[in-house]
Amino acid sequence: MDKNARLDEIFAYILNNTNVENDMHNLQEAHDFNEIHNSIEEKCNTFSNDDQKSSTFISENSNNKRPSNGDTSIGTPTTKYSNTINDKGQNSGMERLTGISEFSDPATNINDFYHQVFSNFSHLQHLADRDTKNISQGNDFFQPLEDTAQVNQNQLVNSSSIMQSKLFEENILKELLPSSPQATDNTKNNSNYHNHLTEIAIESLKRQRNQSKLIHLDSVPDFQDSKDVKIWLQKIFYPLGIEIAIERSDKSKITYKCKALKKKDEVYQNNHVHTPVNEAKDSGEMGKKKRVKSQYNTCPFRIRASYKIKRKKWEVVILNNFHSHQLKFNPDSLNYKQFKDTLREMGDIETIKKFDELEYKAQKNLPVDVDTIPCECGLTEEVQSFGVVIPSSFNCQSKPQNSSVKKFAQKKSNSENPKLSKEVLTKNLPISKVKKQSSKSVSTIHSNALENLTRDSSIEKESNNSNAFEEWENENQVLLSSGHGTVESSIMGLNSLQANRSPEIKASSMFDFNMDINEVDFTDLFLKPSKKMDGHVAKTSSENLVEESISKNNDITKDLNDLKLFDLGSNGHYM
Amino acid sequence: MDKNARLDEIFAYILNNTNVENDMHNLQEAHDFNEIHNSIEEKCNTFSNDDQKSSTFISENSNNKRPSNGDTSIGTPTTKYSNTINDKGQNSGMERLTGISEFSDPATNINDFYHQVFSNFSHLQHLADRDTKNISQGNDFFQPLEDTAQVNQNQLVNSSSIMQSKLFEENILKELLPSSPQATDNTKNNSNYHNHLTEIAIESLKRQRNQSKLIHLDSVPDFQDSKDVKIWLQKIFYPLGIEIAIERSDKSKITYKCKALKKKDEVYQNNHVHTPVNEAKDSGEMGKKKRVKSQYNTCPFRIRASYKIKRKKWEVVILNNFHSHQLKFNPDSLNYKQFKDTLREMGDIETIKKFDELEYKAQKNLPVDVDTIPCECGLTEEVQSFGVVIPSSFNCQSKPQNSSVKKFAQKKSNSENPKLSKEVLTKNLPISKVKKQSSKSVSTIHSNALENLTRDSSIEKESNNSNAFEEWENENQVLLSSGHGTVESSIMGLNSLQANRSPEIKASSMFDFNMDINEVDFTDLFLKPSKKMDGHVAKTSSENLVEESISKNNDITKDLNDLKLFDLGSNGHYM
DNA sequence: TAATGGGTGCACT
DNA sequence: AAGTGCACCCATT
Ligand SMILES: [Zn+2]
Ligand SMILES: [Zn+2]
Repeated sequence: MDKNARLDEIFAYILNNTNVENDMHNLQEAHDFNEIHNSIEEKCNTFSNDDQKSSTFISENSNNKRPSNGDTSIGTPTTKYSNTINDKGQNSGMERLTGISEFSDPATNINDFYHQVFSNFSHLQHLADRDTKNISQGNDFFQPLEDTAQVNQNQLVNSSSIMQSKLFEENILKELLPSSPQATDNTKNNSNYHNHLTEIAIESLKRQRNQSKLIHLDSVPDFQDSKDVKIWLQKIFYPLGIEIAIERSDKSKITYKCKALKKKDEVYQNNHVHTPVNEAKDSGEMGKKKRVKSQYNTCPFRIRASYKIKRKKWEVVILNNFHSHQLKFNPDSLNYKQFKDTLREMGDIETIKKFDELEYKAQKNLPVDVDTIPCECGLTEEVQSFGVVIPSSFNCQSKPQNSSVKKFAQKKSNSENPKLSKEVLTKNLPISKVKKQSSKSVSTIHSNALENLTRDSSIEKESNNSNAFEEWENENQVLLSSGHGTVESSIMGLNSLQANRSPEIKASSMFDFNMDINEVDFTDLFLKPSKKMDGHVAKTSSENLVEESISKNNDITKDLNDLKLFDLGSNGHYM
Repeated sequence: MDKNARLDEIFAYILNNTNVENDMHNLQEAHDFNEIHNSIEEKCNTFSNDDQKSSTFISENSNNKRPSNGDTSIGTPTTKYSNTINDKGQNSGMERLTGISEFSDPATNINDFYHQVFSNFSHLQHLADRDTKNISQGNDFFQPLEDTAQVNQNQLVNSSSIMQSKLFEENILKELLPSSPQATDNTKNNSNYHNHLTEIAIESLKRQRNQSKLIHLDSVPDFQDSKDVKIWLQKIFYPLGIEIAIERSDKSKITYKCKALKKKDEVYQNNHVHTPVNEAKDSGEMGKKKRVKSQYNTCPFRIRASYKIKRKKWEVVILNNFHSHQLKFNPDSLNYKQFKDTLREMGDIETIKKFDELEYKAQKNLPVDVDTIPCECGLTEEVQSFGVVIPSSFNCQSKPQNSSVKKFAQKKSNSENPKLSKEVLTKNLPISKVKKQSSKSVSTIHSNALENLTRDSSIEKESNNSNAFEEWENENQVLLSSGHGTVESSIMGLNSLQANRSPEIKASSMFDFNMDINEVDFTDLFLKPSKKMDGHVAKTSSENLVEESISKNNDITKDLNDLKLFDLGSNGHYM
């Protein structure tokens, strides 16, 4: 449609004006492998000594199977259903997750693995090539392409080589740990890995609030059990003041939502509750009725996790990254207590410490970086933390209350739009030159380094709330000072490995093949003003496009209209 | 209020013009105890020999506890949750159900029990007195009163001494089997008992269709496990063409509903699906949202089972005994297959046979006594089996679709209405004289004999559909001819035992103490025209009141207005 | 677990 | 009609 045509234009422009190779070279020069090896090994040894449970998990698991990379779920019933489900799940659908590891050596642990990997570079290279060849792994055809594409996407937007090193390290790790037969299980070290990815995700989400479109979470660890997905998400969303609950789950698909507020939580409900009017016009086909829900259970926020057989990985997508209520970290919540118990059973001391600090802050009424998220109705409402007013005309059209959840990308619109733009994006656009981008400042660099969100259109926005960000940075600093810094800094060096992959693969796909072009929109470009720049819109590069569209100026709709990226009317998310 | 005042009037009149004692005497003369004893014993021996499974269940159960009277749930997972739940339920709330049986003799079985009871009349008398004194059983204070009250209620309405014998027998059995320490467990014989009550309930429900008010199911067996409630209800409702599903469950409360229709079942959906209009005005307090429901899941039919601590029994109430869809017995349903598997595991051959016959009929497209139940909207629709047209103006006011289910009696209105009428009913009205009532015909007598429904106002309506009833009778005959007749006929004699109870207790309470007076209404008196009588309304006796209000005349609302029992407008069932 | 959306059984809180 | 957390489903493409 019009929208896609515009996107094609934009992407074409971006691709012709960027160059990724310079960054690659920089990364290679920045680190050497001995450094990486030593620091990681040290980190692993540190953790494997301070808790007995990890070895317990090893022995229990290694008898039957090698969990690819997920937390083990033994003895960690997340919910009351978990035992039941484990019995079934592992006999039916979840077998596939563990079946690939039948050949692993039960005696090896994560430390041995690290030794193997980092003391022998050629071995690592072999592992990387394994995916590249994609012969032995039947379904992996697109995996390396996608990984590279995601890297490039982030690179385009965040323009920081240090960030790139982070991302590369993640991609390498993700490839090595979950799928390779040499990988072994070690709860402790898996926790470290998971926690690392967790913090990356948190950082990204914090800077992507109030998005009305899909946000793909990259750097999702591999999970042994589908319940571990929730634990991981809890690690991410509890610190953001969001308590998640499963809305629907499957062997291969889980949908999370905000846990329903109780009546006593009424304080946190946004004031301007919509009076339900004309509920009938909810859906085109009538006859649908709604399950009974309380007025406190209207939040449109959703997380969708689905297991991708091709990648053998869980894909996590955030939908409607805004809330109809205030966000609050509540350490007294029963679910939170259970969550912490689970952490204890898993022996994830790192995360426990982190949440202890969070609890401390919450007790002291210190800010926990939780700000008010406006209702998706788009009616003018202050974002209290920043004093920013959301433009009433943009975020969404005023809509009936019962359609408070944005519809997922629809099949109909998919078929409407032929794959033209997708083809252009994925095949017809060689990315031989990606413009090297300059970093802004140290703190910004750090922020960008943690960037891991893949926007559907691979266009990233810089949402630089110094308030929230500095807070987050401080918090991170605390964590680092309590002994968690080494992993990040050392693993970071891994990105240079990525640079050794064949350039063809890097260039052949800038975009996630699983992405739906129809999910693309630029709505959020204008949702979150920042103090960085004021200015007119320029379409010269993704960098400029993103940064300049972020403006403290409240008259954002004007910029929007200038852009004319798509028809607002025909692309309403609400029906 | 006005309604209750009218009720008081009516009840007072009824009570003053009825006499229960004559019936009592008749019953006493009809049978002698040797007859009872011999036939029951014979019956029991017959069944305990033809299946090995029953003994298996005996041994398994008797080691730990004596199930009061419910089906054992060992190895009978009704749903996928059942195993999980059994583990929990029996450790927590459901302990209450089994705790009372700790002192039972594990060696005795149901046959021994029958021997004890019927070979020694004074012993039986003792058992009856135990409840009467209600000293040893802390919570049983009202139980004998209630039992007597229910008997009287039915007596008033059904006017058949043979029916009374049935009822008495049931009450006696219920007292003996579940609560007395001498009761023993025997799956086979418990099945017999359950099945007997099942058929009673089926019979009653068949004649009480299209009721817009609550229907109390009497003669509910005692259940060992809350899951057994569903099994029992399935025995009742599958033959009626209703597949039930749990809507919500608790330790002490379970709500069942019609299993949602699938899309392929669209044929059975009633045609005039309401177009949802103005869904907003659903409830007085707004802000409620409905869980997503398909258009095929709108049936208002509900069954509410709640465990009464006082009686140590499950109370079963049917709400909205009508459906928004056609009823059809579907032997291919997955749930039905599971149900039958459960029956097999329980060794309930009797029920299995019955359902085999049902399946046979269904295969042959023979009528299975399933008729179309009109939508509760009250719009004119044919009841296909009888060619009866439901008056459009009575059943309910036209209403928005999403309030398709009648609201339960509300607590608020409870407190509004002081207990005046209840006091009148339960204390101030001696029932020294209950009018002896004449029976109509043999077939009718049989029908009445199976009557076990307690209407909320203790006013029974004679709904005499000869079509449905004869069909049912024939079906019953088939069942009896396949070896199920003896229990009923022999146990019937037990009613004379009931007559030996102290008259004071019988007289002191005509009404169920657990009943909510606010649940009372007479709506259904006029819902089901019958061919029995045509005529004007008379208020001279309960008998006349009931019978004369049943009219084939479609102009029922006229009679209703003459009666002026309550304000139609202020007592709408739908909001 | 093809991908992806949604209904609903049913017990927990 | 407690509301809802969660999972077993089904439907469509
Ligand atoms: Zn929310
Ligand atoms: Zn129904």
